[in-house]
Amino acid sequence: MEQITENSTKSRILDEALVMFAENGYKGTNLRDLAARLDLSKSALYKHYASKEAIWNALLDRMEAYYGERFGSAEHMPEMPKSCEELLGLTMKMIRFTVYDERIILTRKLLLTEQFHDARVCRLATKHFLGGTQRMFTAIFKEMMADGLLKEDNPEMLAFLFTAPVTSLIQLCTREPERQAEVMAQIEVFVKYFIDNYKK
Amino acid sequence: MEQITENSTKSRILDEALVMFAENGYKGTNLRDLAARLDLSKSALYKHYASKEAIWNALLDRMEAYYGERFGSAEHMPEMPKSCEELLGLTMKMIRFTVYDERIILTRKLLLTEQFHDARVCRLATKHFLGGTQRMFTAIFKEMMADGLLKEDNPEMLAFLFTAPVTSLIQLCTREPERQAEVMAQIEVFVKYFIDNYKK
DNA sequence: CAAAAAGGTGACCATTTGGTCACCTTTATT
DNA sequence: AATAAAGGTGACCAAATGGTCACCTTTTTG
Repeated sequence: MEQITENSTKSRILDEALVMFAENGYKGTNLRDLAARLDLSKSALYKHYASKEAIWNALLDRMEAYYGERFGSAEHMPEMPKSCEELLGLTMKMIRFTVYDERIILTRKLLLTEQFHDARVCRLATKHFLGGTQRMFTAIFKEMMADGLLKEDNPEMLAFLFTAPVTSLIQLCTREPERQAEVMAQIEVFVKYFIDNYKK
Repeated sequence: MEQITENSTKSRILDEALVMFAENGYKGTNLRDLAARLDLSKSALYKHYASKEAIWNALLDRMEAYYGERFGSAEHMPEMPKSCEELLGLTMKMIRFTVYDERIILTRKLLLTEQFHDARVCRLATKHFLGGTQRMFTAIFKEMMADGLLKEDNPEMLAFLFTAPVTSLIQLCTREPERQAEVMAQIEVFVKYFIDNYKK
């Protein structure tokens, strides 16, 4: 049966489609350019996907699967930090990854620009910008409170208080990448301030 | 000289353009539909604006002017709250306005969907989602600290801690309007929690 | 009032764009 | 080796779209 292996034409199409959809939006992307970038003729695309929409849907399928395995299951939790210093390190590492990884940057752009035009993107956007990370940090904070590392408080609220500002600044980074360094510094200041404020 | 008065055709075009650009993006908006919605022929549009881009730019001009008079000058500051209860009331009133006003909803959508395609939108987005409100609340918090209503702290950091989560939830409201009621409740919980935490 | 400016219309044009088709080449499959 | 399936190509099509033009009507203005 058909399998979308790494580096198959099918997946190369999705890779490039992600770039173009993220940069120019769904309507702003045309199949001629997409084909050209892959050194293919336009009609060759149709041997792999039935339509532009089919490419779009396949791309969302892949993104959804990625989020499923990353945020959906309990297995994919990071190791629990054993101190506030470790929490700081872990957090900054995750943020750096999210901010610098080209694929995730493109995903974020796509989610932002198409969130009002597609119901699945809408759902994914909420997961990406709010639900996913918040759930993760709720678990972390809950355990750290139980271990006496953080002050007792509502872990869910705390996770939101922590997650939302970081998300805002990451979005700023995505919007104005030339300010990346400056904003990353801001993020670190915030994270330190936050942990300092809630550590026992 | 030409003046864009309220309800002139020129401004009606911009009104409808805002709706369509916000809903379908720049590329997703076509002049035939725009004209039809205004009960005009397409060629009539060209008597008022030289091109699609000219309409777009005029719309951004108007948005920019709006932000200029609303967040740019010191005059447009709300009256300073004289108690934490007043702060709560004032804040919730502002948030409700922002969340429910159709024009602002459309503006927010436009900023989100076009932030990566246009430098001016990029600038405006940062002002809207971060800079503008943060500056305002920095001023408010600073004064309230001086008046002994809030704990001493870095007012700018506090404004950010306050502003960013609210902005996140407002974006959620914009993305999933069917959850508006639920999210507004969340916002109120957050605002109360925040004020409670920092009041003296 | 006459002239001109402003506002409006429908027909038309060129370009872009998603999609199809007949045909070719390479790679399995029996 | 014969056949079929998969992958690829260029020419072509129809629809959509930004923009132009000649022409008409209403409103301003000297």
